[in-house]
Amino acid sequence: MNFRTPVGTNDILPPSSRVWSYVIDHFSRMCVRTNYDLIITPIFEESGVFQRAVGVDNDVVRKEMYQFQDRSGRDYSLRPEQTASIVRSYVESRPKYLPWKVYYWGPMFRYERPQAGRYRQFYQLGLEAFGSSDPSLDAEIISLAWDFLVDLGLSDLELRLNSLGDEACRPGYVADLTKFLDSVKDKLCGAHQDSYQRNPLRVLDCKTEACLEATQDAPFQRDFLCEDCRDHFKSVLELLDRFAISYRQDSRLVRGLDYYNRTTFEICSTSLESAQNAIGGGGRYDGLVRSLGGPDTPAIGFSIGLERLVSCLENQSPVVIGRAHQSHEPIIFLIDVTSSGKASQVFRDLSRSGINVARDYGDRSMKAQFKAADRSGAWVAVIIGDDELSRNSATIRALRDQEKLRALLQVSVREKYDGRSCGRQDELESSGQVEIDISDIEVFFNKVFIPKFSRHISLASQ
RNA sequence: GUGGCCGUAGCUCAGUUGGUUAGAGCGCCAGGUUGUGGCCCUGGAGGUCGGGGGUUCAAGUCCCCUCGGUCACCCCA
Repeated sequence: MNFRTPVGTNDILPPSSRVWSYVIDHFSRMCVRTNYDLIITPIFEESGVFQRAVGVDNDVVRKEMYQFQDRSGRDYSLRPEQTASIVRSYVESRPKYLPWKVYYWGPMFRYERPQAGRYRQFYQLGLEAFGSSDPSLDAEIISLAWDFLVDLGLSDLELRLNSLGDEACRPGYVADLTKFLDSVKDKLCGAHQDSYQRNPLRVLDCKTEACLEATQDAPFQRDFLCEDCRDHFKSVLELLDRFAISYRQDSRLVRGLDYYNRTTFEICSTSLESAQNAIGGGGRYDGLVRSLGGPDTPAIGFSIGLERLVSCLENQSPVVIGRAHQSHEPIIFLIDVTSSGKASQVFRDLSRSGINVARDYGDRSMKAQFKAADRSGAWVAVIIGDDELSRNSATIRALRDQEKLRALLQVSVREKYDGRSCGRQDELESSGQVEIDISDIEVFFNKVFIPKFSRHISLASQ
C-alpha cells in the first residue's frame, strides 16, 4: 500500500507551485513597500490562545481544531488561523514602537470535511497592524487587500463591508437582536433554532431561505451604532470612495471569528465556481490584545486564502499565470556530449552569475538531451560537443521563437563589450547558431544577450 | 457530523448479458529517420483492475464491508 497525503491535505506541485511562489513574492513586495515586516510564529500554540481569541463557542474552536497533548501533557493546537498567534506574539514581545505592522503567510489547520476550496491544511497570507484606531488605517488595510488582488489581474471581485460596533453599542444591539430572534425562532432554519442564543449574529449570516425571511425585519447593527462608531465607519467609507474602490455595505456580514468589532469586510470572487467563494476578509479587533493579557491596543488585519486565490488566477488571469511560469523558466539548457564534466562546471558558473539554467544528467545521447531541453521550456541551448571542447568554446542555438532569437543572437555576437566582441560570427548565417569562447559565456549572456532578451520577453508578454 | 456521485497503467479513459495470457491514446525510455530537438517509424518499460470478504466452475464485471477521491449541507479561507 502506498502512502498518500492525509485527508484534506495536498502537495503543492509544480507547475502550480510556480504560481504560489509568484503570488507570495508579489505579496511580500507589496508589504515591504508599505512598511509591513515579516512575522513567523509557531504552527502550534497553547490551545488557550485560540480558545480565548476566537471564542470557545465558535465552530472553529469547538469542533475544527487539531487539538492534542504533547508528550509532557501540554495542551496544544495547530493554528486554525493566524491572528490569534500574532496577538499572542504582540503581547509577549511588547514592541517598542507603534504602529506595529506585520505580514505573514503559511499553513493553517482545521478539521473539516474537505470540498472544493476547503482543506484541512490550507494556506493564508495576510497582515495585521497594531496600535492605531485611525480610520485611515482601516482604509489602508482594505485597500491593500483589494489592490493586491486587482494587481494580480482579478476582476470579478466584490467587496462587502459592515461595522459591528464596539463595546459601547454592541451589547445593546445584541440584546435587541436576541429578543427579536426569540419572537421568530420557530421560523428559523433547523440549525439555528437553538444555536441562535449562543451566537445571535450568526443567524443574520445564514443563507437559508428560512432564516433570510425570518430576519427580514430584524434590527441591524447599522441602526444601533454609537456616535464614535458611526463617525469611524463614515470616515472609512469616505476614504474608500476617494480611492475609487467600489464596495457594498452589507448589514448581514458577520465574520466567522468572534473577535471582530467595528469595520469588517470580505472579498468574494463571483467567478469562483465552488460554494466557497470568499477569497479573503478581515476587520478590526480592538479588544483582542487586552483579552489575551496585553494593554488596550486597537488592531486590524486581513487574510486571504491562497488556494482560492490561485484557483481564481488560474480561471481568469492568464497573463499573471504566464508571467509566473516564465519567471521560473530556464533561459539556458546545457547540452554536453563530451563526458568531460564541462557541463557541471559551466552549470555552476552560469547559475551563480544569476542566470536560470538547466541541464540533463547521465551522459545521454544528444537527441535525448535536446528533447529534455525542449521540455524544460528553455529558450536557448548551449551545446558542448567534441569540436567545441577542443576549441574551448560552446555553440548557442535558439530553441523557442527561433526567428526572433536568432536575430538577437546575431546582434549580440557582433556587439562589442569591453572593446571586443564575444563570438565568432562566421558560422551564424548558415546554421542560425553562434559559437563563443567558454571564457566569454558569462559576459555574453549577462551583459549582452539577456538585456536584449528581457526586452524581447516583456514585449512578447504584453 | 450528514448526504449524492466516483475508484481499471504516470495521465485521460475503453472493457459488450460475469468466460481464455486486461486494452487504447497521451506521456516516459531506447533505436531508426532528420537540417544536432520538435514530425514520422519500430521496439520497450509500467497494472496484485483502491483494499478485504462473499456468490460462482469462472468476478475488473454481481453482493456486503471498508478505505480513498470528489461535490454539496454545515462552517469558512
